[in-house]
Amino acid sequence: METKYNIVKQAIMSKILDGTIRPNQKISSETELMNEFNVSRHTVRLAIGDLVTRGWLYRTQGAGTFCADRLHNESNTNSDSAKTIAIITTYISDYIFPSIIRGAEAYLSENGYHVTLFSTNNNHDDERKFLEKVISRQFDGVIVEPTRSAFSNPNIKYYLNLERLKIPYLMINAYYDELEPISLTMDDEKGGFLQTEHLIKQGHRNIVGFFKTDDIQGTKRMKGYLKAHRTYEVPLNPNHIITYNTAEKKDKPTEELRKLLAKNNQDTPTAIVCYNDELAINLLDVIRGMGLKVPDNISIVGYDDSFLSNVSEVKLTTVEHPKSEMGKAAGKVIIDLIKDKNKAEGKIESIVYEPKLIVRNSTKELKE
Amino acid sequence: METKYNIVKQAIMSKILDGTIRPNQKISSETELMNEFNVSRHTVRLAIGDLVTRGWLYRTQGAGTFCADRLHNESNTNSDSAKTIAIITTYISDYIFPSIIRGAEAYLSENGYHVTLFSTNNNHDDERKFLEKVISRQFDGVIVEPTRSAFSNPNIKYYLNLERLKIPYLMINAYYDELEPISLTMDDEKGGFLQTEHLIKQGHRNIVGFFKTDDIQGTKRMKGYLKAHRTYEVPLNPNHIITYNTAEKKDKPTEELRKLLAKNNQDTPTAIVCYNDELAINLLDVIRGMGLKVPDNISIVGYDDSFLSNVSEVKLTTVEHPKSEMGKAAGKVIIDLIKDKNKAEGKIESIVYEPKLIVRNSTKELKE
DNA sequence: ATGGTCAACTTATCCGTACAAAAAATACGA
DNA sequence: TCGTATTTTTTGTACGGATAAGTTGACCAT
Repeated sequence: METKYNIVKQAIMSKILDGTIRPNQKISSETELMNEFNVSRHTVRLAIGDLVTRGWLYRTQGAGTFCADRLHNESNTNSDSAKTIAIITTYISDYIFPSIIRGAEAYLSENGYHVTLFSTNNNHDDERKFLEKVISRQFDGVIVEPTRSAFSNPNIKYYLNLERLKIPYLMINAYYDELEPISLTMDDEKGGFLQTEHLIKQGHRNIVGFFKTDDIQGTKRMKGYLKAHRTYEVPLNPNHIITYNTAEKKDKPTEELRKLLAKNNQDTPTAIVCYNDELAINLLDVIRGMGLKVPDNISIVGYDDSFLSNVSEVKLTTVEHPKSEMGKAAGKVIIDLIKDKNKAEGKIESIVYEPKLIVRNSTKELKE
Repeated sequence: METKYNIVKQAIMSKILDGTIRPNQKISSETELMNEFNVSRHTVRLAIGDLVTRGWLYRTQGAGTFCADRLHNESNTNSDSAKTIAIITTYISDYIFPSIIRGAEAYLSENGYHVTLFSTNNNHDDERKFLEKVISRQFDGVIVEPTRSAFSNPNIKYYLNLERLKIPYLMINAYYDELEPISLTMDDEKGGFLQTEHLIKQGHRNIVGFFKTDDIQGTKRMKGYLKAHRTYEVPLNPNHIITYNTAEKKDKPTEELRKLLAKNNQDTPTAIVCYNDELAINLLDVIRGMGLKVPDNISIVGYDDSFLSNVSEVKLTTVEHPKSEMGKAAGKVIIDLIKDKNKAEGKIESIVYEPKLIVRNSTKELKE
């Protein structure tokens, strides 16, 4: 329902929830809002009136309209209601996320917490929507898997407001650089390094790398890929770095690989470093379709050690990802943060998981 | 304060309080009130709007304004508090469940509901624990994927209690026979029939069936498998029905298949009907390991049309499962149930999805 | 009977205007 | 500098008009 008064209402709500308007601070006058949103005063009053009855604002004739202070006093002491943790993730159903969620759910459930799920579909607007819910519904803690972490995040204010309101949160898989939050991540750069190093040590010199670059993981893995080339003094062909984003992930990498394998010149790669197993499986299909064999004609390395790595006739060489252990750890850390909320904060620190290469049979020594 | 809208408000309140207007009875329309009190429509709406937010009246566009039934509803006045749906599932992370959850989460989220997840790990004790939480925490609705649905359920009482407390619930994928709840399921018997029929029509006569029999789906699919044999008058080898339960799923089916393929007598099957794609992929590995080819040496049919069916070099012939559409439908039905809670229950009925065979290249005409 | 169409009615949203009442900001005089 | 009066700003009440959108029931054709 995109009614005008709803737009105004949402805009005001956002400012309350992201902390732009603090409790007891005056909001814009009705006239100012009229001009700002180009609506009539009646519409502004509808919006404000609704927020007043819901308890977000209060009005004083002659003085103005003010932000209510519902976050501090009120009924926060409902010790009866279960503690609830929000998990905000990009894609609930995709790939390794279910495993991470499972690990977190299992641990939190055992410890008397509930888990409420939100899926952003890699969309900053949805992320904002959910952060607003988390703040206004008083969740006890939030586990966030960042949305498009390689880009600057328009919702930073909301995270800062979480801190102001002492709602603990942590990030998994990646984190927004501006925030330096408590986070559970892999050393993705080293992961990318291990993938590439393995191939170099097997004699490969033409290694194409595919990286999804709208999240931090992809850019770090790419960094590791570059570093491996430098370390072993393997010259790098600029055409052998393929980057793509989430929207392109279905078609671009497969098309690019088709081109690379088709042109059949010196550039033709003998090995592929993949952003993750999912991509590796997709590329595997392309390779099959062109009548080539893995690992005989070409080697391929995945990432994450997901179920996908064992599912095909070719068992993928890949990099281990903690998955459900990471979920479990996230549950543990968030509970620690909640318990320590009022006490001395300290000790609780980010965890960086060391990547480990798992060698299977999608890679093979290159014979001249 | 003798403002005009206050006069109108008081007049309406009086009628409510002295019983002139009974619950759910329509009050005068805005136009009538305008004339009656000689005020503008705006003033009438102010008065009514106030009474609506206080919970004395409710409005329905097109129909009119009605007296609320405060005695029955009560706590519902808290319009700001989030509605929350609990999803109780066996395994959050496994296989097609993430897709179902995703569909439900997306729909419910769009409609302003939260989704809280519980995973029973196919354990009745955990199911009970979560049902207790759901009842005591006053969730607004529950979506249940039954745990060990083929067996009698020790938690029936809890479900009956849900009904008594008017907490809507529905079941997906399967249901406990004793309850006859609203449910969203596939016609699994027909699904099993389609799998088997397809192979029979391709000339196969030695078809081994693998069925997980601790849930209803497995037993129904097996029923369909048997029915297909009877319908097409194909004699059935009793050794060609392999049943297993969740605990055995890792090892028993693969071992049994190894035995069947090893003994190399007349019994050797030429085709396999699988409980689901996950099993099919596991069996595929066994077949590969024994140096056989799919579909040249042996045909195999999966079930669910999951991502697994497209992931290997052999693209599985399988049976379509609605997955995320089922999740979405579950969200829709549970919301309908919540909204209809106080009104006339009817209309809302279980959905049975028709299975459809998807033919890929894991099955092949049998040549003599 | 059954189902579909349409008109009448009702609430929902939105605009404009005007004046009243309260508070805050400013001007002014002692 | 301080207290008071005045002006300005801001919310509160109230009127008018217009179009949109949902509900209902009567009517009509099948």
